[in-house]
Amino acid sequence: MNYAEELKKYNLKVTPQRVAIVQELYLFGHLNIDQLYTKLLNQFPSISLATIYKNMNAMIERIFIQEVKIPHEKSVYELSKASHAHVVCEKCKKIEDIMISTQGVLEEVKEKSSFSITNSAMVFSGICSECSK
Amino acid sequence: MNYAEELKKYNLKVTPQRVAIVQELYLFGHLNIDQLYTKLLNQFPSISLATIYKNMNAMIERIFIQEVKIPHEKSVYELSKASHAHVVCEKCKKIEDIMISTQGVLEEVKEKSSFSITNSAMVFSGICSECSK
DNA sequence: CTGACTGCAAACGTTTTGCACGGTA
DNA sequence: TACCGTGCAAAACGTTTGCAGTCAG
Repeated sequence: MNYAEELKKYNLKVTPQRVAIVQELYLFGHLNIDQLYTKLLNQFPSISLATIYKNMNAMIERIFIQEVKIPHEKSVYELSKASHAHVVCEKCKKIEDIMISTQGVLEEVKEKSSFSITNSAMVFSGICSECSK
Repeated sequence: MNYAEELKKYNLKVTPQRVAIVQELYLFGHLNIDQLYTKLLNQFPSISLATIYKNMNAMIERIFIQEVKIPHEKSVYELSKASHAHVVCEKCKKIEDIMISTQGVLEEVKEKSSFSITNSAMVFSGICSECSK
C-alpha cells in the first residue's frame, strides 16, 4: 500500500504524520485515538493530540477513514473498505472484520421499516476462540 | 407499565426522578441525554444533569436500560427489551425498532469468525418514508 | 511563495465526583 | 434511623480552536 498516493487520492496533503496514521491503521486494522496516539509518539515524540484529531476529522470528512462505534467500548477507526461487519471479543477486545451477505437482512429491514436503507452498521460481540480456551 | 415496580425489580429505589426517566423512555422509545434533560426539566425545574447521569449509569449497570450507538449521531437510550435492530432516518433522525430474524446472519458470523457470539448491534441508516416524499 | 499543517496552550462541551441536604424504605 | 438519591459546584475528561512558526506543493 502506497500511503502517500492514497492520501493524494483523497485530496489530502502528504505529511509524515498523516502517512504514519494511515500506516498504523493499515497495519493494525482498528485503533482508538489513544492507541493511535501512543503508537505515533514512537515516531514523533512531540506529536500533538490536536494534530491527530484534526487529521482524523479531515480523513473522516473525505471518507478515507471511518469510525466504528462499539457497544461498551471506545470508538475505533479503520481505513474505508468494502462494506463489512465487525466481531468484537468482550474479553480481549480484539476486533475482526467479516464479510457477510447482507442481502437477506436488508430485504427484511426494508419490508419491516418502510425506510430506504443506504448504510448498515453491524457489530457482533462474544468471545474469540483464544479467550474461550 | 408500572414504572415503580420495574425499578424495584432492578433493585433501584423508587424516586420521582427515576420514575420520570423510565416514563419518558417508555413513551418516546429512544432519547439522548439532552432530550431527556429537556423533558425532565418540565417536571423538575431544578433537576440536575448530574442526577440524570448518575441514574442512567445505575440503570445501565443493571441492564434496565441500554445505550444505542448510532453512526454520526449522539447515543440514545432505551428500555431493555427483546433483541432487535434499529433503523435511523438520516434526514429527520427518527429511530425505529425492528424485529428481524438474526439466525441466518448469526450462523454466518459464527462460521466466518470462530467467535462465539452473544450479542449483536445492528443499525441501518437511510431515509424514512415521510422524508422521501 | 502561498496556503495548509503542526504543536502548543487555552477553550469548550460532556461526564464524573464530592459534599451537604433531603427522601426512601 | 440508616442509607441512598438529589442538586450544586468543582473537577476531570475528551475534543476543538486560535495562533505562531514550519512545511508541502
